[in-house]
Amino acid sequence: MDRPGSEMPELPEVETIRRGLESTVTGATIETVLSSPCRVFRVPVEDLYQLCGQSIKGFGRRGKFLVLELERHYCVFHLGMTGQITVRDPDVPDSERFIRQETTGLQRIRQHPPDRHTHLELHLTDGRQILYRDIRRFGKIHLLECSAKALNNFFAGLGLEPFSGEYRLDDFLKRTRSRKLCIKSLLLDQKFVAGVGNIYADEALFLAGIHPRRRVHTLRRYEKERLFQAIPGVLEAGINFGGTSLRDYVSSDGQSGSNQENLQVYGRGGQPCSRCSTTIQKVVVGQRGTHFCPECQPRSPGRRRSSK
DNA sequence: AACCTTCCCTGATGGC
DNA sequence: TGCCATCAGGGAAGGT
Repeated sequence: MDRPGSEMPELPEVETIRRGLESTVTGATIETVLSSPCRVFRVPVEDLYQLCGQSIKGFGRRGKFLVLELERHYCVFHLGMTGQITVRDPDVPDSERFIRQETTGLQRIRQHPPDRHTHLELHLTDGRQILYRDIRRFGKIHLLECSAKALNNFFAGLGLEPFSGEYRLDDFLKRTRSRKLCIKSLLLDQKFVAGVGNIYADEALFLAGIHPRRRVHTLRRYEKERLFQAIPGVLEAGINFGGTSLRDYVSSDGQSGSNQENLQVYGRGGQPCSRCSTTIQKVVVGQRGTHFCPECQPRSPGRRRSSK
């Protein structure tokens, strides 16, 4: 039976965190910064002390990157595999409790005090704290000067942004040209479409009825169109369910999402497909665990579906 | 240019 | 009980 691995924060999880932070700490002012020497910091640690005294203008997102917008800087976070950003409120009791669920694994619930995996603490003048915690330290924190040019430059190599005006079919198709790798691998490439990771790549391929090992140049145009539609579809569902929590992901108030209950193939190897009851398979594609239904996602071009 | 492999890192897990 | 090998994987870096 397939056992879900530790999931990475993908676009829906980062967007859920962004919305939570925006609604709770926008307008607050950073008073002090505490950090431990750690490879997640992509700036000299002493530069982070420049954040002191700056107020929080808001929070942005590009792909899987979260942008803390300050008066004079952009602080850009990538959560890697196990990054968590939570707000700790002194008026709310801490929880040290862990819960273990069959489908969701180990999760920390509600707010918690800093521990040995907490690498950055932003203490606000109102007494609250923004905590960055990252067990495996695959995350990254960058500091940029507060200008549109610096931000555009930083994100210059990133692919199409789902839900934005730049997410257009003609550009999507152009980016698939002369590519011979597996479609699953292309979906994980952030230079193609930004924000898609292992979970939502598998889900989008299932929704589009495309086998993950299909080579990009063998895809029919109607299959690419279905994939173009499926990507924002599964991402939107993920956002609506508050993200997917399999192990480490929590939103900014420390809560789990519920999209894991909504997943059709990811983490469901050995279980029957919801559409046709065929057993979901788990294989490795491009060094990544990959889940699919062999009936709904055939190796040769799928039959064109009627639009309704 | 495109593609592939290796590496980073910790905690959960299973075998003995 | 505990020790050790194995696995998970986003993205940077290096090789072909």
